[in-house]
Amino acid sequence: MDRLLDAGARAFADKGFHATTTRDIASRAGLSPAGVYVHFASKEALLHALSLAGHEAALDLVSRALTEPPTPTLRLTRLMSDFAAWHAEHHEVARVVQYEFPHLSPGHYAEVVALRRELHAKVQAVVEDGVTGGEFVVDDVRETVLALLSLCIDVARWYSPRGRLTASDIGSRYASLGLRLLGADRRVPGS
Amino acid sequence: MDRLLDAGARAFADKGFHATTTRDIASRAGLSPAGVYVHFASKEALLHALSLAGHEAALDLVSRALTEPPTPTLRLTRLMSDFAAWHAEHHEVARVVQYEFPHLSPGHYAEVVALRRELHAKVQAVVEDGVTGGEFVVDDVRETVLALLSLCIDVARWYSPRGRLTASDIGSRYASLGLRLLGADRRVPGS
DNA sequence: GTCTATAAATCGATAGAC
DNA sequence: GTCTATCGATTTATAGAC
Repeated sequence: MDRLLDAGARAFADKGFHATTTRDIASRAGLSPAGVYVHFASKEALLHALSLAGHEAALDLVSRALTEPPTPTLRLTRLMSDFAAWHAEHHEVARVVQYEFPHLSPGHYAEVVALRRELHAKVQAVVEDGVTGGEFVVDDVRETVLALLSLCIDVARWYSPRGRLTASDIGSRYASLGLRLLGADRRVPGS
Repeated sequence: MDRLLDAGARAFADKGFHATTTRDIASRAGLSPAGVYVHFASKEALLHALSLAGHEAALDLVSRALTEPPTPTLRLTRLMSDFAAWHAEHHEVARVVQYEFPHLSPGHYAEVVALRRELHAKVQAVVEDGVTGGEFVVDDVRETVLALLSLCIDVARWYSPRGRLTASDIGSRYASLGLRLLGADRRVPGS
């Protein structure tokens, strides 16, 4: 079960949902071609289980980052750091979460889209807090939220474990970039 | 031929390379199921033609943006504006360029990766110019270049023609966000 | 629960008429 | 150059033994 989820994540991340055969997944999990259907009714059901678990993990991470630190600046710093690092550290699941979920069945797709909207809304609320309190200075809140999440999400596209940067490196870099997008670092002008 | 390229771009952008059938492409182009093979030897050959044309268009756009304006700040402003808007305006081709090219055959893949490296190098050179001349203040040039391009590329993922923003809106927003990432707007501190 | 074997459907690509 | 018809291979999923 866990073995199949892991095999599915690696296969889908590597080749995409439709290019992955059930034989490939079974093989990665050390099972026979029919082994997938013992635990999942279909290939789509496996994608659904992966997408749901991945989105819930991401939403948990984001919720904690946005509530535990005491100020909007510290909350967004933590968000960018943890969310960017998550896309690197769990880049297989992250790729499924960000790029394969459109291949879900219509019902499962709608379910996942609701989780994604929830995540956006949580981030937007904290950015609005920061703007209201004067910690952030932005042209447009929605565009800024989109850009912040865009940066983190795109990590799943370009990240390679054989690259120059660790997940933790990426986290601290992206926290700094996020503060720039938020206009939260104006107290330390460069040059 | 042009009809097939257009049909292929829309189909691949909509459902991905492997989920697209040659019958689907032919149907979108108004041809019979065998119609694809009159102009292309295989489905992969069509993806190759699309990827190549798309990457060359992107590289042209970027090259002009990075040479026509007179200063690094104006060059990067133009780059972010045009490149982000391109990913919205041509989001079908852009999706193929950014997300489907890994499904090319190894030889064609290598050809496209070379074009992508060329694009990165051009951007990095201008950012380095701006840092040397004192127009930009960044922690790390490579990370900043990656983030700038990340922002533009991710537009192809989330953009919808039925959305709130036009391609031109996105261009001007992203130009402003890019200057923040570059530390190029420190002369106008907020609050 | 895992296997082997295979059914049923679909897909990429080709043959050959016009 | 476009069509109809179809081949051959592959894929998802199931049947049934162990």
